[in-house]
Amino acid sequence: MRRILHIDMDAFFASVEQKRRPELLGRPVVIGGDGDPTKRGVVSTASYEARKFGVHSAMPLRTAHKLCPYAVFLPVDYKEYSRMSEQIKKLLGEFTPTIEHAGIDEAFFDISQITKPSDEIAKEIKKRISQETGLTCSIGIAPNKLLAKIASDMQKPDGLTIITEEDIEQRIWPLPVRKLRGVGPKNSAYLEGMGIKTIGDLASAPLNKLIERFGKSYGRYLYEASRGMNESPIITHWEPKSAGREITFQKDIYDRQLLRKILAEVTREVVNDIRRRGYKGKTVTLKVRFSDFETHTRAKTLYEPTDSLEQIRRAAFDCINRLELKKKVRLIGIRVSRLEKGSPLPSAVLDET
DNA sequence: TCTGGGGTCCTATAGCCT
DNA sequence: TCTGAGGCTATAGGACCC
Repeated sequence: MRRILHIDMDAFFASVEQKRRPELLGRPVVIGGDGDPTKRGVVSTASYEARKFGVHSAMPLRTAHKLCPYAVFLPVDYKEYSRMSEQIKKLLGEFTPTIEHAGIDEAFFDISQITKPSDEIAKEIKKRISQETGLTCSIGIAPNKLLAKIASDMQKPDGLTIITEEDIEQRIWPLPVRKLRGVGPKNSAYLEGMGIKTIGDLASAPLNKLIERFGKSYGRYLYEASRGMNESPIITHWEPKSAGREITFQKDIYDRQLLRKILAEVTREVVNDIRRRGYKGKTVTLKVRFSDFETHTRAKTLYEPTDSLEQIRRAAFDCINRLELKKKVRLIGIRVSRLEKGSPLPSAVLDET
């Protein structure tokens, strides 16, 4: 039986800010956008003090500001959080090399080979993280990634939850389906329409019915996940599949010339990014979101992978020419996919052509 | 008056080829 | 030559995750 541990840093961005600015301790802190709650942007992380007011991730900053006007609003400082994340992950690497970095503030790892009780391992990790960073985390331990992730979420902050196969009926089945990874707002609403509210309800749905409603792949996933079955491996290394940039404007834009100018700029940023990381891409996808949130994409696949600004920009303009820009635009973005490893270029060459 | 930005993965459809 | 079935690829859109 595998033993998988999932670790999730508590209110990570907000905690890092409170750590480096102790005067923020105990105060509601909201991290998001450029830190100005009167501008467009959403909440990345809210401190537990702010959550009491109903502020949560993905909420528009303006809404958070209304709910909690006296909160401290701060911009996202990815550099600092990444630095802290690296430090924590390096520390975790001392326990086992089999680590999956699942985002900036969480990780999975396989502790099957460590000959110590699960709770001892978890307590040791918590202690080390606290000593070295002053931050707290929540840990879940279970026979697979799916359950470990659910477990880490069951007690927060500074929690430790261990789930075994025997616990599934008692502790997992009463939870709302939304707690399953891959079940978001759309699918949970649809499931509710089928009379399925909890994971236990889902577990009593026949496989053929789920496949009929959700397709082969997702239907089977739901069937197995509701029973706590999940064999996903720990992925220690992966290559990026695409790279892109998108910008939401502070005010929607109608001026086509201006849009083209911005498109050229974001394309340059994306090309610089893939070059710096040593990739070439084959498919260029343009994304345009209109003021009514209607979103369209246009893609162009090139004959061979490239990192040439000239070629990628031409593809991007080819795409925008195929879209009818009859409404104001709120977002424009460009993504290069089907990446292949080329050779990294020295930064001096980055801005050429 | 709202609804980010970085991604991944899945599905449907259409065109092309055998 | 006609008709279909399948496979493959490109494209467009959408759900979801952190």
